Amino acid sequence: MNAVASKPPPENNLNERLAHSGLRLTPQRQQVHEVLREKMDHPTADMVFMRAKAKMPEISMATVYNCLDALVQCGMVRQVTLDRGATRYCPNMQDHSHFYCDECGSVHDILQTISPEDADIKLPRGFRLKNIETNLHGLCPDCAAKAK
Amino acid sequence: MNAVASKPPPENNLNERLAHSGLRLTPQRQQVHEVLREKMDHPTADMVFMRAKAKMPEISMATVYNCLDALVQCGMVRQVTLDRGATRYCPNMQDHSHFYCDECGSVHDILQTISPEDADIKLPRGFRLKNIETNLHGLCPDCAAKAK
DNA sequence: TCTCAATTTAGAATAGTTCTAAATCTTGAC
DNA sequence: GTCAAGATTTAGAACTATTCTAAATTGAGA
Repeated sequence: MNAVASKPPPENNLNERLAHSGLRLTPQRQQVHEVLREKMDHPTADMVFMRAKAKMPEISMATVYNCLDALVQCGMVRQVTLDRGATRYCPNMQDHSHFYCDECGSVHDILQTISPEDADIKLPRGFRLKNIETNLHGLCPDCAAKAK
Repeated sequence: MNAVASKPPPENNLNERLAHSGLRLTPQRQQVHEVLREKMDHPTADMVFMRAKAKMPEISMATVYNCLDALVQCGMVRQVTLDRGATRYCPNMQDHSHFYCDECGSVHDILQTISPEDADIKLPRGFRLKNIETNLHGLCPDCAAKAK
């Protein structure tokens, strides 16, 4: 487990990714990751807990938070924050943005982003930009249809 | 107070805006709005409460939330959500984006946005886009300097 | 096998927000 | 001006989301 710092391209499998961040692969982390990939509906920690519990009854809420944090830390999962509500989790690490339905609160992946170049963002002196998060707000197809 | 619905361009002063949404101008709402404009550092509800309390000692937390909601509802204030923490409030209604410092958590207004046209976002069928929120992540000047 | 550090666990604690019911204020009708 | 109806404020309780704590468990390396 040396030469870790010298491995520039992070791997795409869970084990490698965790190791790369100095974290271990545990059954719980695996389970949480699976839950996220199984139904990519941007669940809250609570929803992840319930789904994981169905398969692994002894898992605890604290562990779910730990696991989610570990997955976020090692770059396998993204955190998604909507107004005032609980944080949601997204295992899609492709560059994409999120569409929030103002009506029903559902979240949808939109496979299109605005790159820093496209955006032509000119920051004041001193700021160091790492990434751009784009959130789209409006009505999802269902709610748009209902709204006449 | 009729003909309200027939007034298409919303006014820019607090009273008009509130009225336009069927809300009243109260001393508390005025105070909360002032607090926000006085120091535009994207305070949390709690910070707003403390600052408002300094000038208006009888004001309660519930009222601060009510007022913030009213101000958001009538379009005088924007809600800003950062990862997992408390919601922040921004009285700058100019089109702008927010820069979050990953290090110190500070929030900065960046007077540049990506319009739906510029972005050239193509949504799947049925979605109705209302607005785009752009959040920039990275290091603020202070933290960038410290980070060598 | 032993030791040490990482991880998990249950439950307590905290933070952020919303709810409730009573009191107060405002507005429009008379 | 007076009154009723509805909006708003208030304190505090309740609730939800998240973090902390301390003990138990696990796993890796010596």
